[in-house]
Amino acid sequence: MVNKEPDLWFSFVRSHRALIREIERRLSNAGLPAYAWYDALWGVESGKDGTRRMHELADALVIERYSLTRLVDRLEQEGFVTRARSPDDGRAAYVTITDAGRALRARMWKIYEATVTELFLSQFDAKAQRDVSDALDRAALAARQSTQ
Amino acid sequence: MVNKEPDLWFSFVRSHRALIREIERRLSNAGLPAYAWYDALWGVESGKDGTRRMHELADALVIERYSLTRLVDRLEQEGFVTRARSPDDGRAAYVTITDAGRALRARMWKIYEATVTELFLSQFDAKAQRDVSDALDRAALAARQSTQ
DNA sequence: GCGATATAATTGCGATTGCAACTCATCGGG
DNA sequence: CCCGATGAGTTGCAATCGCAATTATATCGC
Repeated sequence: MVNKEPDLWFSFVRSHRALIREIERRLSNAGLPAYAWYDALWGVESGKDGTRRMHELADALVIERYSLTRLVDRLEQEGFVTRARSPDDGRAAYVTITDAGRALRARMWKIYEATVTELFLSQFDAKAQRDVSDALDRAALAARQSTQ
Repeated sequence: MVNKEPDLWFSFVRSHRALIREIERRLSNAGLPAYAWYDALWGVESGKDGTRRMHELADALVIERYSLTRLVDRLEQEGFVTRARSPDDGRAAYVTITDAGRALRARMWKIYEATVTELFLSQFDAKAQRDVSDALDRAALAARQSTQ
């Protein structure tokens, strides 16, 4: 009795690993930090005034809160972001990107964007990009609602 | 100057995290081990006589050798696989699934398959499944050749 | 107002990962 | 033959992650 794994899912998981691995390799070769840093920096920079609330950022990046806390710890230590607490809601914490953070993100972007375009996006035409993107968004939504 | 991240890549990464997170949650709720174990067990079980060489398995799973060594350590400790060295090539190591391993994989499969079908595969029609799967395979291949 | 509950962020600690080094074994000239 | 190069697998150690508390604040029902 063979339980053949659905091909599409299999391809999805394997291609994700291969692509992330290659992106990490190229970033590292260029003396740049890991992909996760890019992701977080972009999440912060794209907020109003380069600022985001912690939990909003964790949701956007789809990572756990405690992971974000420690990722931001490291970014703060290196001077790429600053932290501040809100006067309105004492529970809230805000993260703001610094100039050094913006500069780093821009340098990472060059390599990152080139790699994704070359290896991944080039495999899909414009219509496929929209359709697949929509389907993946629906899947992500379904997964998150289910977790709930 | 805004560097908008390509939507499809963004969706790809986020949906991957959301789906893996939900799969892990359901497996854990059912008292079953992590997704990585399923993957490794299936890789071993699907080989000839339920056996695979270590490096062959690492390649198939797209994980690093040292990760596999330690994953197999844990599976062996729990009695789900056995290890053997080859008499022909003294460098080679073989992993074989046990009955307990087969049983565990089958139990995990039920939950895992249902989750993937419900949340992920249902977002694609038959043709899309083939097309997207092919595109992702091409991307994975491109990434691996690039790493070289 | 006030206690119970919910939310936000963080942290202690054990498990897992990643890098670089290391051990053997085979292979390919000379 | 034998030496250097390559390949397979493993391991030490530091970095990172995941779970289960913990702290601090806000909100809701009465």
